[in-house]
Amino acid sequence: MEETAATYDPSRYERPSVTVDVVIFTLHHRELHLLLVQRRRWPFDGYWALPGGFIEMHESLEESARRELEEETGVRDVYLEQLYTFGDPGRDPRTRVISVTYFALVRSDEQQLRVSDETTDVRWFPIHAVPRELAFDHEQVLNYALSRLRSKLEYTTLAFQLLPEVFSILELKDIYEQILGEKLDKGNFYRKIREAGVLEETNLVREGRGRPTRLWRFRHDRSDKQFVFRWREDRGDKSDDPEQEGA
Amino acid sequence: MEETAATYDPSRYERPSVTVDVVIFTLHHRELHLLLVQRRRWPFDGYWALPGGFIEMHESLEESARRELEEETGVRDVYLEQLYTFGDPGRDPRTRVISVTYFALVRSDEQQLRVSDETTDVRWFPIHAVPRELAFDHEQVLNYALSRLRSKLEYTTLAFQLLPEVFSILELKDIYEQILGEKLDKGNFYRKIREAGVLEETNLVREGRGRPTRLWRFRHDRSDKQFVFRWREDRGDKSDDPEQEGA
DNA sequence: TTAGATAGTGTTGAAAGTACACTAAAGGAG
DNA sequence: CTCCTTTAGTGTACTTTCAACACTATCTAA
Repeated sequence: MEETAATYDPSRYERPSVTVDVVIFTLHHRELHLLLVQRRRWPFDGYWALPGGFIEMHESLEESARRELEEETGVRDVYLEQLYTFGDPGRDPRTRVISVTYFALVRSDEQQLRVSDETTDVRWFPIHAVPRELAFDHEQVLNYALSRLRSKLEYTTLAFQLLPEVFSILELKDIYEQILGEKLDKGNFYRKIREAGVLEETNLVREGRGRPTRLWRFRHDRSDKQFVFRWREDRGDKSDDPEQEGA
Repeated sequence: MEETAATYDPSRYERPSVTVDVVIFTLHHRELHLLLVQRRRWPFDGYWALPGGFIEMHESLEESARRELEEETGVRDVYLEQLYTFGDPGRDPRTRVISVTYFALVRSDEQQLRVSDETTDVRWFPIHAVPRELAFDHEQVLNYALSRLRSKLEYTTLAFQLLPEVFSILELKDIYEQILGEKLDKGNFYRKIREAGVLEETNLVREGRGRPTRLWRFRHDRSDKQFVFRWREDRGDKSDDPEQEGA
């Protein structure tokens, strides 16, 4: 018999659950930090985990990610992009769970954190001091997010998501250095960034110990197509498949 | 009350369905082709669609993609990587459906096609002659897959997935030209590809009208980390977000 | 006034990319 | 056999980009 709207019965199919999980980074005291929540319930009670949870039927995946992030941590107004979908059977002992993971950046760690009733703690961890064992396969998710962050830094304007409205070029260089983990040449950085035409000069300066620095603004006008400026060539992004990343 | 394995009840949550859909390309007569199935049932009956279907509880997402592809089209032994996950409410009129999409390449269009009981036809379409309207949001998925294909061609060894075991360097160049849609310089292509060290010479030649051509093999030994050779710089991949691609 | 600190520019040699002319090796027509 | 056509493959010179690093600029503090 032919199927129609009237005869279609979705409950025929056995269904997995769908969650979103968010890997969110910020920069604090010139160091990359990651936001984790400590789980209150089985499974993995007591373990630190990426914020996330089950999607609701009426919202898009991205909306789910924003809602879960805010519910579980209090953090909002973040830059968000989809990362990868993990769905191996057995990655969650409760039931079959498909996790759509998101990658997020936020400008500061100064938003008020809060715990939900699912968790006992929420905390920013310096990236070199995240707990050894995370819940579920979240270490794998984190590693993939890090490799994506480093890779995209080099050919997109992602780094601007970590800066305040106005900033100096050397602050921007500092972000690149922190995330890539290597020193960059000041002169070459200046030239590259200015030739890219992604910055707009303000008439502001910031005074300090030495020569005052000019402040710049990111040109959002040209970023409707999130345009690319590739400020150098070598991409670390050998593998596109997070299943192959180190665990 | 604290949740445990005994008290955990997954049926509390209202659940979406999860499908996989596969965008699969091949090269036929020097032109890129896409495999589509014609739907038999509501919704979108009569429309052409990407092969795919509901996942089963015991299999990984990639296994689902391979199974659905073979069940719906008969095609197997393909190169596969995850593309993006689409999950807007309303993208499927039946119920909330999360679609994990995969991107696939296959060496030839000579595998025997077959139709399943869900479909009335299966066919390879030249990429410039795919039907105007596809089922669901499959045009968006296709556009994203195309942009990903073009982009990854330039910094990975993806193109080798479209070639037979042995091939000539000019055949490889032809693939690049077909997919990127522009002419490439013969001499520069030779140099780039040979310096990359991704090819292994065979002692085979192929005779033809002019000077016989040497045949090469892809060096799989170096590709455990799917290594990169970036054969030129400019990436077309402005947007990483398929929601922004032209529909 | 000058030392120290931070900001920002210029220069030069090396490397890579591009265009295009050239040589090589086959078949086929006369 | 000769030479024209066809396809394969190499060489080279010009241009652009990259990378290292020396240099100049402008402030504070002593």
